[in-house]
Amino acid sequence: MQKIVTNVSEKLKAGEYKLTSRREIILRVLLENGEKHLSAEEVYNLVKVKVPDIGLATVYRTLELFLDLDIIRAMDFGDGRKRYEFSDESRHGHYHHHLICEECHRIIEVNEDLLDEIESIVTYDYQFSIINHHLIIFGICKDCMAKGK
Amino acid sequence: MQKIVTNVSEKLKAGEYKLTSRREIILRVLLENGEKHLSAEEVYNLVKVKVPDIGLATVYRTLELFLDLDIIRAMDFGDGRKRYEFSDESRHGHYHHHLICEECHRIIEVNEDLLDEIESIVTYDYQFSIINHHLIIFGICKDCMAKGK
DNA sequence: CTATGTGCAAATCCTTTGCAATCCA
DNA sequence: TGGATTGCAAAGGATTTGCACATAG
Repeated sequence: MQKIVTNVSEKLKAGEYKLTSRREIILRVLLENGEKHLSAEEVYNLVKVKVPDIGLATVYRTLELFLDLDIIRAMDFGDGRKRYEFSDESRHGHYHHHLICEECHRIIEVNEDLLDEIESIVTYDYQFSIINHHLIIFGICKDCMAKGK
Repeated sequence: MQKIVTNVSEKLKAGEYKLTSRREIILRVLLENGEKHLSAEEVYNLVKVKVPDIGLATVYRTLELFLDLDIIRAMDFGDGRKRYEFSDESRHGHYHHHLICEECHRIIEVNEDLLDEIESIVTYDYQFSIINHHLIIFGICKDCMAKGK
């Protein structure tokens, strides 16, 4: 984890940004909550435990900054707010996908890519230069199925 | 198109809802703008041309109703608002995907599914019962590439 | 020391809701 | 007729912004 903090610190410096105490704590909270896909408000609440005088606006501004620097990725899983995750490609290979349980609202990560076929159609037939993609699969998870939902 | 209106009318009646003039006009606006992925406000502006005294709240309520009845689908393409499209499965087979050009913000539809491999992994390995999915691919479209973006 | 970052409150944007009037089955 | 639907305005929730003060490099 320290390695990631150092790495982010370098990305910030490269962009003429400062690594402030608030930014470092927000970063650590994101790291400590790896697969939780926190919303801005959830990040804020977690950070506030460590730094009670932080402002929500700082959290939004920092998340925006991290997005610009490709440190994190954001997406809307259908609940009307952005949720953030580390865009550490080394973690799972190039991409991973998300399953959303419509019963318990859990977000499950799928550590596979498997979009080669569609990507090559998009690239060659549509002449579209792919930067990124979001695949969200909605349904009912194993546990909720077991409960007969 | 008349056929679709009749079909929606039946879905409404089946749910004890009325086919009011406002609902019919909203439906027609959605149909006439098939692949445009209108936002609620865009629907509102188009409907207002035909029915100047319509309220924005009615548009939101009608879109919500159409969502419940699976007449339309909604998704956030990354611009912080919901955009709607017909969920007419007969139009393109089971599913289609969306390409978003980060330069001109155009939404291009891809009329292929091609997610069988990942769907079977999700279904069998993750024991997840799939209801729906959203695949959004971000990148630069053919035209913007040609302009050297 | 100086530009950048921050907290706070106000503002903004999208969406929802309460209520009285209106409309369709 | 009577419950569903609607317009309007106000409320709500998420996010952004203006500004004076604080802080990193």
